[in-house]
Amino acid sequence: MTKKPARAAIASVARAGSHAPEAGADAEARVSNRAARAAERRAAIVEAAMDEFITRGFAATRLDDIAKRAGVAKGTIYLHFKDKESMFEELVRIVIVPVVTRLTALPPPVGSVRDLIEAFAGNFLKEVIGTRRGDLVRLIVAEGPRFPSVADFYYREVVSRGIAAMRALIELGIARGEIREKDLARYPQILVAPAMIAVIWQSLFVRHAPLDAQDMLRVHLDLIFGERRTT
Amino acid sequence: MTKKPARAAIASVARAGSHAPEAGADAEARVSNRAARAAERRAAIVEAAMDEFITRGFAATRLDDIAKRAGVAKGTIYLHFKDKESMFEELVRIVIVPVVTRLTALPPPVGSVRDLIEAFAGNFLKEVIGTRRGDLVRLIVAEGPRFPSVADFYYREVVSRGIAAMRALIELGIARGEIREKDLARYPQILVAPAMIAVIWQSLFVRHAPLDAQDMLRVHLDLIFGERRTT
Amino acid sequence: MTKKPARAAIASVARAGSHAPEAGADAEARVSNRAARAAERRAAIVEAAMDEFITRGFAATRLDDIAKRAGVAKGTIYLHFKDKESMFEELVRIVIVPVVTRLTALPPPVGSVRDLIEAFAGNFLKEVIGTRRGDLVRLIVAEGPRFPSVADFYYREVVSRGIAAMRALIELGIARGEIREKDLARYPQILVAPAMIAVIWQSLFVRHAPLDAQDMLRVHLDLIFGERRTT
Amino acid sequence: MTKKPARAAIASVARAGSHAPEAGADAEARVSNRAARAAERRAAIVEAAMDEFITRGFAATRLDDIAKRAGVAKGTIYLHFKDKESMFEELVRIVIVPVVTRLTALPPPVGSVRDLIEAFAGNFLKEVIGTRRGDLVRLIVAEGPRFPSVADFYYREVVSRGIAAMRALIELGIARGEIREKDLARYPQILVAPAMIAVIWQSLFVRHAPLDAQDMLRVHLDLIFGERRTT
DNA sequence: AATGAATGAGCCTTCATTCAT
DNA sequence: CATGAATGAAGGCTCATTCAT
Repeated sequence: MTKKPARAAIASVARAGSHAPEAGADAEARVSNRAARAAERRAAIVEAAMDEFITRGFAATRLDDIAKRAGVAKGTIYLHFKDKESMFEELVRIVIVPVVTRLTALPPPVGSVRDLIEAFAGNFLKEVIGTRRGDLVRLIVAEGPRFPSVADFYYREVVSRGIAAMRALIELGIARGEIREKDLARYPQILVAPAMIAVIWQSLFVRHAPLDAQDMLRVHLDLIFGERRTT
Repeated sequence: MTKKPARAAIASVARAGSHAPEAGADAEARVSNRAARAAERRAAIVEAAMDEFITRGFAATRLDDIAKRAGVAKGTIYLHFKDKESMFEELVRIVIVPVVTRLTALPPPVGSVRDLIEAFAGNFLKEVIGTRRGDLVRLIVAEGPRFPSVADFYYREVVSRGIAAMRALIELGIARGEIREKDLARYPQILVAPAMIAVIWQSLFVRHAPLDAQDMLRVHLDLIFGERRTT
Repeated sequence: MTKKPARAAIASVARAGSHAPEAGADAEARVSNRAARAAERRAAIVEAAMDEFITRGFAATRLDDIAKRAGVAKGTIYLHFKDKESMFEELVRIVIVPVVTRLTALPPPVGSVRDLIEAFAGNFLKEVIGTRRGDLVRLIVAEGPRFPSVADFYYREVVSRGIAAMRALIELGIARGEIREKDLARYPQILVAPAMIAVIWQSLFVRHAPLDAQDMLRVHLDLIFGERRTT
Repeated sequence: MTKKPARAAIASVARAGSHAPEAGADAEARVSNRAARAAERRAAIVEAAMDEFITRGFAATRLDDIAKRAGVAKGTIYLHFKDKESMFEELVRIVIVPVVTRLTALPPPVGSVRDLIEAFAGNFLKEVIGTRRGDLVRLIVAEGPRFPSVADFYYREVVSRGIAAMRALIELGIARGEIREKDLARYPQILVAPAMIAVIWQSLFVRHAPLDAQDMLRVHLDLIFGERRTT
């Protein structure tokens, strides 16, 4: 299973918010032990819930299954989340925040704009397309209309930031003469569109026709930057 | 509401299969009356179900609500559909088939490839983006993984055909020298991607930021065909 | 199918109660035609309903299935019977009455009592055990508690008469010295018990162990009359 | 009502399978308390279901009514039984098994065969005829054809064993010269038939004519063993 | 804190009954 | 008379939520 690392990662995030009492060493140890276990449990629930929601959608997911998968009792879920709906809403936040955090801590912008964007695309390819995170995108597309708060959050934290970042890069590319099409800066969505399509394609149509996302993205960048001279 | 035309269209489709007896005018009237009423009811159910499924997703949709919205009793639904699942599956077919039929009956390919594609895009803009049909696309993306038969159908009837048609156009464009990027023929998805993004954007993010889909598509075509000299 | 004769027989019974108008020959023919067809329909319904009730029991039988089996529309049933319950009640009457009638028109009591009873048993063997009529007995046992009127009717028309007839025969046998056990006259049920057991056995346990009802009944009569000297 | 003892008996059976931890008295008390409560609930459901099924038959019985009668919520039933059908099937097992167990633990075969059989009959009279257990027999006769597994179970556990036991007794009786009719060993059903008839009679016709089952069985045994000299 | 048995509202589906044609 | 589409009450089953232990 590839779950352990992910779980651990999330657990560390969950733990981040916990308090660190300064009492006696014993008490402290006990407490932090408890807190640690609670955090682990919470992380396990988050992990399990994510998997279930992605697989079945919000409405068709049973708390029973989440509990079983997380290895906790059903009641335990209610110690961490108010109810199913708010669990879903928090979940999306919990899973997305670290992703955004990592992406925000970008490598310093060295090299050509195309290099930057290719680095980006490579990351996206590896970390999103065809992974559980890609399914999360599809989940948000699926449930967004029924969970405005989720759509809001996703727009605010991911979409608007991503669009802004892409726009900045495009403008830089235009300024540097790498990109000819000036209007592209008005629609960074065009830059991102094939990547999104790749995400959706992997979820729905791999069975019918596999898609070489990496190659497709390369072609798309050729379109924008002009064909690359093979170095 | 945009319902009236859709409903009428569907009703006429449903009616298409009915027989037109040549017996006495009375009998004919009676029969066609009944058949017509049945078709109307069926159309109303299809209409209502579509709305509910789009609004709430499959699992969260109640047959009770569909019945209420369609103005029929709950039991009536079961005169037309075996159960909720097959209703959903048939629904997608029922709504998509006429669209495909219409698109297949294409205008004769005159003019430049760009003109053709712009005509296409214009149609898509008017008939899909921001309409209930666009929501249907989102619904399929959302429920596809849980309804393989729906995903299969959609891939077979819409996606694969659309990809093939786009590829043919792209190849024509390359042959005619309208399109420079030769690799584009391998990924017609790139041509379509911004349109799909527009569909999803309208469903999820219009509230946050409106998107001028028409203009965006124009920019995208500029990218592919080179900037249009303003005539 | 062995249904046709039974159906015809019942139909004639059903017809018995119909009125014979004396109007013009034409009208009369038309009317009696109609009446005949109505009677046929009714008979078909009775036949079909019996089969279904026997197979599935009262509650699990669907009027839809009865109608289909009888070759009529569901609504037609309501032209002949008030509702499902009274249909069931009437049905039992309709099917049982001719049986009782036939049995009442007994052959003249000639020969030994044992001969008489053996004739009886032979009849029962042929006409009840392992036949649909046997299943009807099981049906009455099954539904009796929920249909007191059916149990009442069955007791009055079949059980009490049968018991009385058996008692008369037993008393005759005692008087003639064929039967030694005088107390048997107080419990004619003992005489009938193995035959009833055979009926039930055929319905429930033939699969597990076949039962030679004829031989068993012979042994039982040997018990009552003493072993028969093989003539 | 005769429910209390039966309920208690069943509860004790259900409890039999529970573990008796040797840990702290507290924990033990708690656990056994819970287990006991669960067993009680289960017993109450069994009890209530039995009553309802006997009164209304399988199809006409509502789980709602069972729940109400058992004093539990509808959902609770599903903690103990998979669904209505398997509840019915298990029920028959649950109620019959202890009876069979008790009967299998027979009194040592002392005295004449007639005495043995009379003891048997006495038991049957007291414990089956006219009791809820008798009604259960009628229920099995009624629903057997629709529940082959029930009929199978009943044949295997009760009928075939009973027949075998009776046959052994009859053969003993023949060997000892108590029974004259040698063929009886081939049809132990004859020995049992009046008892079964008494069971059914009590369910259906007591209202119309009471039946002194004990006296009838005595007469039947006189028939088989010869009249008893009054001691 | 953690558990999981118990609850009961809610939903899909069936089917007896009605009634316009 | 006959039909069968339409109805809607009723019932089996699920599952989010609660709470005693």
